[in-house]
Amino acid sequence: MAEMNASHKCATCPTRHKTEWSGLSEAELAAIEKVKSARYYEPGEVLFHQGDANDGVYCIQDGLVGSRYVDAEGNSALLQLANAGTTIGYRSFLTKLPHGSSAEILSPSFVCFIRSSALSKLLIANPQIGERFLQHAIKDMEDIEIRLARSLLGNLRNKFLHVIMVFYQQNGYRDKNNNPIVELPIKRTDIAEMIGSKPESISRVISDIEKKGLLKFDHRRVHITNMDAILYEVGITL
Amino acid sequence: MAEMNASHKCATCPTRHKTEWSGLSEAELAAIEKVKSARYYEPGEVLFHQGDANDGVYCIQDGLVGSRYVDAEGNSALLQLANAGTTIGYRSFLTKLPHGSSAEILSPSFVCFIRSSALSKLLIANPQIGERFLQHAIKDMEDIEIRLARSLLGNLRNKFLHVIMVFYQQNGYRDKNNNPIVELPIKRTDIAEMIGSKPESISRVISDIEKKGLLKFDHRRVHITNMDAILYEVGITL
DNA sequence: CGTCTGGTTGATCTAGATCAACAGGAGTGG
DNA sequence: CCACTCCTGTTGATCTAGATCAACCAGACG
Repeated sequence: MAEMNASHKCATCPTRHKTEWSGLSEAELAAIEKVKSARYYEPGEVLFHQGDANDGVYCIQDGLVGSRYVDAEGNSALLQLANAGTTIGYRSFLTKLPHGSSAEILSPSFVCFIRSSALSKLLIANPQIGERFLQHAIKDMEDIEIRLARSLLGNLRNKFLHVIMVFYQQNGYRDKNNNPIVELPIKRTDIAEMIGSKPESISRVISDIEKKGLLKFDHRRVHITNMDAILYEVGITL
Repeated sequence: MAEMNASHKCATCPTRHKTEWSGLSEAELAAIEKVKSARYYEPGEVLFHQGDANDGVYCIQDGLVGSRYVDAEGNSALLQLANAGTTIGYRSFLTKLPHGSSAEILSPSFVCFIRSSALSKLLIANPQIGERFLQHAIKDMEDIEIRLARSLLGNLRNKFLHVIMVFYQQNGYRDKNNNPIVELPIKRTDIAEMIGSKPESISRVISDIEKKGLLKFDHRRVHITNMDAILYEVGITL
């Protein structure tokens, strides 16, 4: 999908309304347009590395980017996923500290980049952009707090089901018979890394869940066969 | 300590410089003074409950407050600790959503309260308060992201050592012989809840760590006997 | 075709949970 | 002052979810 997108002007960006840059004037957009660069990325490419100094923020027009943290022993975890309309790297832009995790392209993506120096000027001229960042930060935090709570309390199965449901909320749809379906945007290994587990364990949990009739897996396509049971198990709170 | 503090005016608040309210003018402080209320709390008291609507923000002048999340099965986790100078409850103030976790007093605390309606007015009049909240949110997020990464990757021992070191950074001191010491501000059960574990396991990990000569425990007083080994094990990254 | 990457399955091992008993204070009340 | 209870923490015995190691399989792709 990313590669077929012809226009990459902010003014016509299909996902701009979801970004921090929504609601800016024509002139302001033009200003951003002038300082931004943009290009297409392949899966596996890296926008910035853990420990790098911040050089600006990246706005994902289309695709999927994960922030990956690697510890001293080389174990890695996927801390966050960012999809179309999301700006990443704003955290270390604001703190002036090095990136705490790297940003890695997970599916083919088209990403715009705004250099720090330019962004600083924009922020001074447009205080409401700062407010957008605050809203964004709060949303991210909510997100990550849920993940923390679940990772502290839940078992593998529960955490896995939660991830599936999050994907369903974002990308889910219904087939002709009105049955709910999700296409998983990432491979199992990466799902494992989102919940602190290993691919083998994911496999086992999947076959268990299929046996219980909650989900039906066809490669990356997941049929949700017992929504109620899943929602009950995942819990509605937080 | 909390109970001996005589003055509870913002203007003379000993921890104001650490709060979002630092750098306000005399007049602005006076405005806050007029709308705030404040009182002393005993451990176990609750500032707000998970699921409650937001009614304002709480600024901790002295003491320790934990945000506790309880899931459907009744398992609880301590997601965050907030000490003197920290304002809590700002998240759901900004989102207008119910509190995602409850705020529970962990040590005797003196806490000020600013009602939402009043705070909204303050925010409009003083945009820089919003900016403080952004800074605060970013810091909180950094914090919670580290916890998430560790909870996804680390073993119990590593996570435990990490919380000890965090406490040391906040409250640690040196005795007459220049040996580093921390007083743990919370009981073991609560430490367990911070890292998704159980008190028994904490006990075992403690005796193991003592055996290895890294730390020496005397009730809540912890002597750090091998700082280098601990720092190495905890890792410096992120 | 081989080779690679992603995924599954089986056998085994282990960190940490669970269950249960007990120990040391700190209050409280006689 | 002792007896009692409550609360926090420790220790021991056992159990289990999930990690680890290893083999294998199916597509994709040059």
